[in-house]
Amino acid sequence: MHIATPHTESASRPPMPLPVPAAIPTAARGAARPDAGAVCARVNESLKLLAGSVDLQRRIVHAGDAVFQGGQGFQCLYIINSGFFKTLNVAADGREQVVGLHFKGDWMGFDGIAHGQYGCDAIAMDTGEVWAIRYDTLLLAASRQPALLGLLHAAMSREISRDRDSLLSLGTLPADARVADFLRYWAESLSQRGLRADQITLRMTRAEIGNYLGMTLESVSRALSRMARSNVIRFTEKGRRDLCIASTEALASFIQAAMTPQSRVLQ
Amino acid sequence: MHIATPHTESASRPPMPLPVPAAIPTAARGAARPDAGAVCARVNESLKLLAGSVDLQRRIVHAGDAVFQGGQGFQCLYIINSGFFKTLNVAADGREQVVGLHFKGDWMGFDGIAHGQYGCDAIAMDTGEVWAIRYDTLLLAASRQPALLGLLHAAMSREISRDRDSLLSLGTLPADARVADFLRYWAESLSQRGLRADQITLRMTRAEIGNYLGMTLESVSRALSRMARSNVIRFTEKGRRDLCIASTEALASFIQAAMTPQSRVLQ
DNA sequence: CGTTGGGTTGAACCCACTCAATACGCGTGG
DNA sequence: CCACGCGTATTGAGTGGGTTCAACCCAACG
Repeated sequence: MHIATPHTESASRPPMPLPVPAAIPTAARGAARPDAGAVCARVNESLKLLAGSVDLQRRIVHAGDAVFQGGQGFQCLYIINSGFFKTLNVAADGREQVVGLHFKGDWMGFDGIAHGQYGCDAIAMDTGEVWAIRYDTLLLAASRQPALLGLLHAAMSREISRDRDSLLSLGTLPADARVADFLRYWAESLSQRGLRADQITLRMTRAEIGNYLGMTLESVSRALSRMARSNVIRFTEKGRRDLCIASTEALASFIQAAMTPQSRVLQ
Repeated sequence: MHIATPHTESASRPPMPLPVPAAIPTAARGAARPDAGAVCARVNESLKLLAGSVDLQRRIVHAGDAVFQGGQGFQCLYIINSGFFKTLNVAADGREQVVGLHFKGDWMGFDGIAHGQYGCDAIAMDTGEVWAIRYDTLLLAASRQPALLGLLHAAMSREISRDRDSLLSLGTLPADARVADFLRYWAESLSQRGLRADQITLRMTRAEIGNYLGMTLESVSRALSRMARSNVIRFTEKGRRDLCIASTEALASFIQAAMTPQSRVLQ
C-alpha cells in the first residue's frame, strides 16, 4: 500500500500542502484517546456555551420515553444534559437493533438532517433531561457564533468514530470479548463525565445488551458469569444489574484472553 | 443469528409527554429511501457547487493508494469525484476491519474533525479522483455561502445513517444474508450514481468482503456459490469478481429466505 | 515452466444459538 | 401474610452455523 502522489494539478493554487507521512506505526493510531478529565471539561463547557447562546427547550424524560422516533419529521437536535439514552434502528422487515448508547453531552438526531426525518428511535433508559434545539435556529446562531458550529461538527465526528468502533467490535471480537468491551466502553463513558466508573449499574436487560452486541441474552449472561468467575467483575448484593469492575487492566487482559482460541480455560 | 426483541418497555406510562406521534408504522420507517435518479442529481449538483465555489485540489489515485491514514493530522476533507474507496479502522491491538465503502459524491475524513487526526485509513480500490478541501477553508467559504454547510451536514448525516445500517446488518443477519445485503447495497450505490447496477464488478477480494462483513473468506465464497446455485446471481465468464444480479427482487427474497432457520434447502 | 495470489470445496471442530428448566425479585390481589 | 403471575437472569444439554484446516484449481507472471 503506497501513498498517492499529490497529482500535478493544472489550476492548483500555490499554498496547498498535503503532508502525507510515509508510514504510521500501529501504536500511534489508536493513541488519540483523550484523558477523562479533559473530556469532562469539554462536555461541561459545551453545555454551558449552548445554554448561554442558543434558544433551547428543556425536556424531562423517564425510562422508556421516546425523545423522537424513526420516520418522524426532523426538526430538532437533542443534547443530553443528564440521563442515559439508547438509539434503536429498525429495518423495513422488522429487524431492530440498539445501535448507540448516549450519555451526558452527547447529541442525538443527526441522522435526520439528510433525509428530513429521523432514522431511528431515541429512547431514555432512565430519568434524564434533554435540550431540544431547532436545527435551523442553531444554524442561524452559528452564523454569528462560529464556536457553535465547531461543537456541532465535533459531535457528529465523534458519533461517526464511535459507530466505526462498534463495527470493529462487532466484526472482529468473539462474544465474551464483546461483552467485556461493552463494559469497558460504558465505564470509560462514565469516567469521562466525571462519574465513578468502578461501580456501574447497567440500565439495560441482558436481552438489550445482547441485541446491541449482536448475540443472544444467554450468551451475555454466560459471558458476565465467566467474568465474575475470573474476578474481572463482581456483582453487588443489590442485584445482577449492578456490578463492580475490579480494574480496567483486568478488563483489558480479559478481552485479550478471550480473543485467543484456546481460552475457555475455566468454563 | 436471531436476536430477541429489545423492546421491553415494561414501564409504559400513560401521558407520553413529548410531541411524538403515538405510533409510527414499521412500513413508514424505512420508507425514507430516495429514488436513484434523485440521488444521482443531488450528487452531481453537489459536486458542481463545490467545484465552483470552494478552493479544492484534485488528486488522482490508483488501486491501493491511501488518501489519508489513521493517526495522520487532520486538515482536509475529501470528496470522491470518481472511483471506489474503502475506509479501514485499526484498533490499538492490531485488529483491523473495513468499516465503510465510498462512491462518487461521498465525503471522507469526517472522523478527523473531532480528534484532530484521522481515525482510519482511506484506501482507493481502483483508479479514481478525489477532491481535497481544507476544512478551515470550507468553513470560511460556507460563511458566505450557507448551501455549502448544508452539503457538509447532509454528507455527515448520511454517513451516520449508513454506519448504523451496517451495524444492523452485522448484528441481525446470518452470513448468507449479509453477503446478499452487501451486494444489494453495492448495486444500489451504483444505480444511485447513474451506473448500471445489474452487472457489477467487485473491487475487493473474498478476504476483504469477509472482513467487511465480519466473517471468513470461505463463508463469503460459499454464500456466493449458493446464490449462484439459486440463480440469484450469475458469474460472468471474465472471472469470479464480475457477476450479474438477476433481479433485485430475487436478491431481497434470498435475504429473507436466509433469515429463516430452515433455509439451507439446496446445500 | 514453477511460483504466487485468489478462489472453491470438503471434512472436522467448536463457539454460539436454541430449547428447556430453574430461580429470583417485584408488584398485585386474594 | 402468602400466592400468584410476570419479567428477568442463570445454567445445562443438544444442535447447528460458521470457522478452521486442508486440498485443489486456475490465471497471472517472471
